[in-house]
Amino acid sequence: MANSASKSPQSQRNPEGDIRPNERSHDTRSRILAAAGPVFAAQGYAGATVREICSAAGVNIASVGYHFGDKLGLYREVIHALRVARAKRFPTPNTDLQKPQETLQALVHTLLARMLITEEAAWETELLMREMQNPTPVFESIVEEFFRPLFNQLTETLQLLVKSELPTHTVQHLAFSTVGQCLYYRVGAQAIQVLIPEWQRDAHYDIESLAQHITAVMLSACENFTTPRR
Amino acid sequence: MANSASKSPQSQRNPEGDIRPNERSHDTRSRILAAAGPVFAAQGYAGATVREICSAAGVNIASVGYHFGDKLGLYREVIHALRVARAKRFPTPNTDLQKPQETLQALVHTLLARMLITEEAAWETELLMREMQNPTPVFESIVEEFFRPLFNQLTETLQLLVKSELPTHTVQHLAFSTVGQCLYYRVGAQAIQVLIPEWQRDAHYDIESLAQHITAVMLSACENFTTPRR
DNA sequence: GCTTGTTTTAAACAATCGTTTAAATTGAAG
DNA sequence: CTTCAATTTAAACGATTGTTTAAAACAAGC
Repeated sequence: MANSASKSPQSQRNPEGDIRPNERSHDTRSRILAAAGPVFAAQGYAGATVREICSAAGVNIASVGYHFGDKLGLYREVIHALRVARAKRFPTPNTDLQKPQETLQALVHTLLARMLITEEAAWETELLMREMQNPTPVFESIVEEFFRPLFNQLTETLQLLVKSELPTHTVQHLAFSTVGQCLYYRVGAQAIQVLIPEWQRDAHYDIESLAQHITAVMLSACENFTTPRR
Repeated sequence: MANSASKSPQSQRNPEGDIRPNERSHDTRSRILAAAGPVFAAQGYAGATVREICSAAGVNIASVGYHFGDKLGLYREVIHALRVARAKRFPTPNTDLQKPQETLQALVHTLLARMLITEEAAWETELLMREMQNPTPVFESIVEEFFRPLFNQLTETLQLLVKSELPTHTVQHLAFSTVGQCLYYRVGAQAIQVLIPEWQRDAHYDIESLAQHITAVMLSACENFTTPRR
């Protein structure tokens, strides 16, 4: 990977950080940005080619070098744009006023919704999953921005549910149990497709049913974890 | 991808399926096979290069074409060898005589051991994880051979634990809850590494502790699932 | 030692990759 | 219109990919 910090076009952002209406440049630049996301998600960073991206965007191959320095620079901007869009679409729900049981249910539902999204933005989740298995230099910031807040909300909620004082690591394990169950319905989707016949998946593998199930599992665990076992 | 069914060396296997002691050929062939696994696991199928594989094996670059037809042919043989070795190392444990609680604990322990293995065979798990996200044509047979037996054992064990008659899909969801929790400690390992400080991981993230925790979660869930909720 | 068939080797092949270059195009200012 | 900087373009670059080729090395039978 090269430096990705080479020369950029002269009028890219104004001091306020906003995009200048430099129409011609802005157009091809945003077209590349829009086309790159799905390609990176489908092929992975290494597998995606700038030719395919530029072809999908309908721009010249050299444009990515001119506007983003190099391939890695483009990838960074894609991740940046993804974070902005994602923060807008999935706002961290304010759950301080609810009962912890309802908060847990809401968090599980949000997690599953992010995992099983099939809309036009499915490539975002796909890209995040690829980052988990093949981390690029941007992975750590992704964890801090996306995973840490939800993880903290989860641990705080679970802390309320187990009533008694449990060691920190036990509550964290409970949080990972919750996340793991949600994540599996995407990570293991290909396996589930083989293991479970289609008519059964159609009936019982929607977000609502899965959220109900996972929440029930974790609430049961929290009740029993109030008195330290063994 | 090419045909991968081109001409092979003349004396590869005898009718019994065993390897003929054609020493020279057998040596370079098996050396390639041994070197290819870790490389495919580390770089992925597309990312791995035959030059790196042959370099690690200490053989000529053309050998892979001579012995396996092409890169895909080599990959198929790697998966085949993996399945044989894996079936030998992790025999499906006979658990009919134990109490279901102990069976569940054993299954969770086996799952975690397969996930968190750090020995010389860690590349096998890595390769299977890659197949889950980027399935190649061999994926379905992998599910049938590796996942289905364990999944069946899990559902049967959980069926005994929930005592009352629950619909099939509920027991299957419980099985996926179990698998998901185990799987997360590998899929999310990179995220956990960022979220949890090292000294805490060293103390509480060993196989034994995690197996204990996940088993406790699932046993709690099974107890509460005996009486249909709501 | 010669022959024959198998295996290994060095070298080259065509294709594709990310990136660069230098010229052409554009749009606004003087 | 001319000037000039910003942007786009076609073409090429060097590097790396999987695969092929033709000759060399090898082992066994006679």
